Amino acid sequence: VTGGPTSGPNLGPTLHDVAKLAGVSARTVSRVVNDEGGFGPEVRQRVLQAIDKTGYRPNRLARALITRRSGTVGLVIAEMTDPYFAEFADAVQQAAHESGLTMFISQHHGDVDIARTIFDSMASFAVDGLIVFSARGDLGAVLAHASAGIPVVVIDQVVEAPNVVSVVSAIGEGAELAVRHLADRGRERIAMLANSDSLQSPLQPRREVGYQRGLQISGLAFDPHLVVHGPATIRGGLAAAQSLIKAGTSFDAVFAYNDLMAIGAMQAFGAAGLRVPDDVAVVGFDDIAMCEALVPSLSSIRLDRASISREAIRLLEQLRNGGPATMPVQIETELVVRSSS
Amino acid sequence: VTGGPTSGPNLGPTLHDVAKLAGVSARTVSRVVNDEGGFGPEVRQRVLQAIDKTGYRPNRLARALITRRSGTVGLVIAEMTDPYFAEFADAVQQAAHESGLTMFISQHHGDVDIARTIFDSMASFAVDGLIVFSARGDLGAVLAHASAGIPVVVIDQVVEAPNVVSVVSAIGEGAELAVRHLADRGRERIAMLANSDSLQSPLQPRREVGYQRGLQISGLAFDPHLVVHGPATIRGGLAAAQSLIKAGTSFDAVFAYNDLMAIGAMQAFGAAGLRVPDDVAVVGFDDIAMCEALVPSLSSIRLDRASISREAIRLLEQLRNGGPATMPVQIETELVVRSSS
DNA sequence: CTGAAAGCGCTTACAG
DNA sequence: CTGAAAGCGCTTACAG
Repeated sequence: VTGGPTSGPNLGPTLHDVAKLAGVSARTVSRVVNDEGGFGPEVRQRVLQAIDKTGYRPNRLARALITRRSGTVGLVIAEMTDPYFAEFADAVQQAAHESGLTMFISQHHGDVDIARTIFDSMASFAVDGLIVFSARGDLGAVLAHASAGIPVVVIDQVVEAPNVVSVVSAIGEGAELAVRHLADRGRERIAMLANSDSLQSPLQPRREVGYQRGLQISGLAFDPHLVVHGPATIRGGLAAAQSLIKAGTSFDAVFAYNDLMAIGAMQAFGAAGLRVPDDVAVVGFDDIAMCEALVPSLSSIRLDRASISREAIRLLEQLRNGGPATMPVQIETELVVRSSS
Repeated sequence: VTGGPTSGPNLGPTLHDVAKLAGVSARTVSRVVNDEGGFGPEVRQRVLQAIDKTGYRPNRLARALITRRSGTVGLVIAEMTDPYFAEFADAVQQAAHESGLTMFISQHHGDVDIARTIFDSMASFAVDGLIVFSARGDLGAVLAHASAGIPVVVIDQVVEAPNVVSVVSAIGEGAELAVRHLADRGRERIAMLANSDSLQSPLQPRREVGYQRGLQISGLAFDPHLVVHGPATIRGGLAAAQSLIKAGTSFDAVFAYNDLMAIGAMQAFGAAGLRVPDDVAVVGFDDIAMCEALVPSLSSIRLDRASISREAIRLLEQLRNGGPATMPVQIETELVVRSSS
């Protein structure tokens, strides 16, 4: 099977081994493998048999070196253990698969400096494109230098740099939807569990803005005492809700930065003897899978992860083919009402 | 900067561009980049400056083609949205990073046929090794053909195939620990929420075996009515716990197949007015991060994901260097007692 | 419809 | 301590 002059010690048969066995040139095998046409049906048959017999598998590294397309896309998220990112990674993987791309994954933990290292590494592997989730700090400056030549799609952060396009969800609108829904249900003292990270972020806190707009439209007054901050985790939501209870400010509903905080808050309410939704209605954000499985199930703002991911892949291909760097693409959000409100 | 005869249209500067700028041969630049020694300090300086000026980044594809080491490892899990796998992927990523490896990730959804396709794809990318999580069906037969030449470490399933080594957690012992702990707490009617998938699996249900052994050691009788099956999810655990309540069989503790089922069960108990741990003690399995954040916090059997991952990477390197295919490596589990028991 | 040559960007034996 | 040649496995212009 092997042993030909060009067959490696370990990596199995090469194009030449197949060619020799089929009695054709390497060029012809290449044509059959890539289905380029320009060969007869029985030549095709002979080559296919030889491929089968040798167990030949094309070396994509070698191919990528010439074609300058590796067929890979790098995904850079903050934390893969966060359900929000895990479900996004799943959607991106799906979208990549649909386009015949294989996915590298890496975590920047929200840190732009780690992101820079990851970009370098991904560039070394000649990924065809990068899908990057927002991080604290100036991602634009990093991307301008680090990604040199590689198309990049940034999710949920607008970044101005060559070869970079953004895809953002209508987050402010989603927050507004949540608050108006709670007001429609007759709630008048709607608290917000905000992300303490966004206090230090240069980015605009879109959920807070949407929250205030929702109150305003519903004719409710904004009370700063009803906004408490905490880390965007279950524990953070639990602590934030506890501090809200402790403060003694009356409230009959809570809109949380994300579902994890909402889940933490529901735990705090349960422990404090507050019933959801009777005493407190709760709406989360992101609509992670767990929302459906909770008792009571959690109302949330749905991000269209599938659309965002497909759009990201599409834009990557477009950039790579020299297409224009379009304006930021906006994806709609949707209110999903469940038992918690 | 570019424009040299060997510099590509898009992919930036090459070794030759750096060499030309530094006034040395490509060979010398390669030596400096890989820190092989055999060059003077001021030559080094000149090369480093040229690298900086051109923004040169080595093309790892080209390097991999020659060295037959791509510096990548493929991780194949069932579902990245399952916290169990997400936390494992995180640990593997960490371990890979420590060894200078970059991680591909893919999901087989428990299906051996999908796994086969993934193996083919990963092999085409010349990954240095594969870390694969257990799946229904004969993984061994698939691996024997599909991975040809690539070292494989299988997690939590013993597979007999050339170039394949297994790393398994002491799952049976963990289950036994959980049950003995509940018995030590004075519980006498300990139910088990089992995974309905394992009913069709050819693999031995290690948790069930450990459960029975734990009962026996504690002097408790095994009652088949106390074992209920369901999918290994929150919803599955919720439904299983509900059916347990509905059946009317008395029970004062529950050991769950995994933490997700335990979380579902706790929801069911809460909705049914049963207090945890007063009326029902609950112990999960895997010790996912969420256990700590719940109210009450969930006792669980801890899998040492960091050790398992590091061991997997170590074995991969060993196999690759022609080391022997060792016996399955066993990693200990640990009982973590929290408020739920 | 098919083949011999050149080369993607790098490293690996070899000379000097 | 340094350089010119060969080649990893494949594809891309070119001839026939």
